[in-house]
Amino acid sequence: MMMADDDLLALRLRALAHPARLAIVRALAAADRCQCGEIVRGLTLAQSTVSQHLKVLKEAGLITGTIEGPRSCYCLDRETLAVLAGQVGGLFAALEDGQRNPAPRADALVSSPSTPI
Amino acid sequence: MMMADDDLLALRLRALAHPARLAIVRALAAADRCQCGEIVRGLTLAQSTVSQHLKVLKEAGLITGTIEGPRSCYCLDRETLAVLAGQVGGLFAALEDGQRNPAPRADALVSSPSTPI
DNA sequence: TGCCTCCATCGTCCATCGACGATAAACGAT
DNA sequence: ATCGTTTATCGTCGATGGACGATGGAGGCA
Repeated sequence: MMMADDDLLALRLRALAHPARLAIVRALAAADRCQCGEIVRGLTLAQSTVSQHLKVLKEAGLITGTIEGPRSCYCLDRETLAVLAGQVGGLFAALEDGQRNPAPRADALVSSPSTPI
Repeated sequence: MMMADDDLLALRLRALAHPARLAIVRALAAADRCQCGEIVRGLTLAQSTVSQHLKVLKEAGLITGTIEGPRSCYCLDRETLAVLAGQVGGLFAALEDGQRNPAPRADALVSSPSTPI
């Protein structure tokens, strides 16, 4: 498959980047228990739509799903979410080797009066 | 505008959820200096495309842009990114009041033999 | 066996995204 | 005043996303 790091990161961020999927993740975080039907009843969305959102989250590795008899149970993959949070945090802390938090290059900002866009 | 919290969070996540925009953010994190032209030369994308990506990041509040004479300079909004990272982290730590990291509800998982989907 | 519930998948429709080239606007330099 | 450079915006096009209803399969129960 050859998926670049940033492609995977982008995939996971995109999976989170929808209000309905955020609601699903929050529900799973609060309950740690799953039950697809409960999620559907909590969301005012069609069952098929919720199922698709769950699929997106599952394919991104953010949740796991198990079949339990007649119903499906979903759980957060807290470890993947923790890694994701760390990656987002690493975006602005940056420069993992060498100095961290480099001082702003003042010389880049003094040449002419600058106005906010 | 009445933007719900999750809508704003989703907007910011969606802004990050693209390899090109991740590359832009990384470049800004590494250099702390901006120059639209440099970003364009680093990306193998058309200048208009990069400009659109910068616009998305700016509208999400993840970067700031200033006009400096004939050119534009972009910088990371590290504070917003930090808040974002915290929000992602809060998704799996959840339950901000009451106990944190609740024990898994074992009873939800023992009713029948479960198989991974 | 037959029904009912639960859920995943399919097909469709409309909206948005991502890419590009072309154009316009702002500015410095000649 | 004009030209070249730099960047933002517009218009377009194909691809993808998100919503839905309909369908189908798996499993529990009468």
